[in-house]
Amino acid sequence: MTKPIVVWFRRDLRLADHAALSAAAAADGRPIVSLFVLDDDVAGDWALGGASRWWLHHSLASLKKALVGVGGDLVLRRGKTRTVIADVAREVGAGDVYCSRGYEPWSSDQETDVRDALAAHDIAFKRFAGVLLHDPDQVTTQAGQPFKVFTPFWNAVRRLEVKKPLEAPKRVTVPSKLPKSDHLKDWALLPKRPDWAGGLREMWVPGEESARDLLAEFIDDRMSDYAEARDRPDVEGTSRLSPHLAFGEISPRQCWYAVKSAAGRLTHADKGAEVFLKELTWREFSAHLLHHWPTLPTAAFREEFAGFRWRKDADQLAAWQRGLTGYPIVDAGMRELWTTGWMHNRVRMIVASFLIKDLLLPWQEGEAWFWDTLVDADLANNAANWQWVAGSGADAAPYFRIFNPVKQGETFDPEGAYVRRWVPELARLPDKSIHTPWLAPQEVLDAAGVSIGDSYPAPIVDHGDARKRALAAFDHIKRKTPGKSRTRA
DNA sequence: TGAAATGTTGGGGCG
DNA sequence: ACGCCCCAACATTTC
Repeated sequence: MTKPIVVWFRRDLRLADHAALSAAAAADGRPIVSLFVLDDDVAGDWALGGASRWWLHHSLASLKKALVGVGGDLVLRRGKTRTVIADVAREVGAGDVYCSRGYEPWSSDQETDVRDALAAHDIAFKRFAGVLLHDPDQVTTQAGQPFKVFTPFWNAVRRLEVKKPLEAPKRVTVPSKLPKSDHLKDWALLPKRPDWAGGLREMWVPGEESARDLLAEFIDDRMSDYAEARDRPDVEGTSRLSPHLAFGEISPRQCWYAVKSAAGRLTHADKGAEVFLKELTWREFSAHLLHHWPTLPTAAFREEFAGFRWRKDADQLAAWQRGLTGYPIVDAGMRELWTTGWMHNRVRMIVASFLIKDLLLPWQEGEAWFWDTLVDADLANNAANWQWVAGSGADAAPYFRIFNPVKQGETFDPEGAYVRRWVPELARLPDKSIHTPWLAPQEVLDAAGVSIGDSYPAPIVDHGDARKRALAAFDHIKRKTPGKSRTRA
């Protein structure tokens, strides 16, 4: 039994806590062929966005280096998944192909496809868990149905045992002759003219090692304040693990286990730890929803939203995308996103509310923009969270919950440090005017070098009017079960 | 994981 | 000293 095992890497670009890789490494003396397939067609409309392609490039480079470090290597191939995997497996005379199970709408078909292609050549195919904390088919309500409301889901998940993560294999062996690999740079995942990735390079170090460091740093330095600090875009209160989780450079199990263990050890860390685990469970909840409702990224979950007439306004959409809405907190967020491939979670809610409620533009437009620009773009999180803000989701904010961008700014960025960082043309305004430049007296504007409508736009809508318009537009959408609370916990 | 509108209360200024 | 009014602060309701 020395036939090689092919380990097909997907969104699990790590060595530690990788069940498929560990199983292959534990199979006595059998060489391992680690393979990543770039399949441009599999995801349809959800082909990798620009920021994700940048991240993938560096994550693959990092994975290759890590594999080489333990005696292995990484084979890169571009093409149709089933064909590439079958070709590589036959080429090396593999007996088995292992992978982590995926939960995207196309994953199941894709895996069946691969299984069939391999079965024709008597090669076994085995899937392992590793992308989520728990199998979406195993976590159900008393009635055996998937959860549609977060709080009961959280109450179920928080009690489930999370096993100790697996160590990375100390050593893997490769076949004497490895199949040929594409060159990573030939995949052209990185932007050329224009190279817009400068801000990404400055902000991020993709890869497993960096993910592990971030988690440790979070537990040591930020976890105890996380419950409050995570809501403040002007301080570094979040873990920033999201892109690492999205590409599987770290597993949710590793995060859960480390945070839970640390909470018992550190004093006063329990509240922060619990809130973090809850956030991790939101990720899990979104993935479970997508698994059970594969149309989540395109169609409103609540059918009463199906016929809703969203506005069409290319100019306002462009103003939102570019961070030129005239509302400083919104513009700061959109520019942070464009520059770094990431946006603070509180600000994501604010900009989403603005697009959906103030501009009445379809949430799918925001979803598509985030998909292209976020380094942590994740189909389930993106779809579930946009639908949450829209009010059309499974367990969504009520339609009448409309964020006031001024009040949100003043509450969560009280000195305007976040706005000043990302909207530098407003930097010299006093705190009092930083979230309402259009209301500032002329002499204040002059002193700060701000000219409304010139150096910085006037608000593209009046929030008070926009709020009334949204309430009127959503008026006919009523809850079917008004007695039951459907708000998030 | 909102915010505005509306209602209530209680302290203090003032005739 | 008393009653009246104003209004800030807080609570409740509504969207």
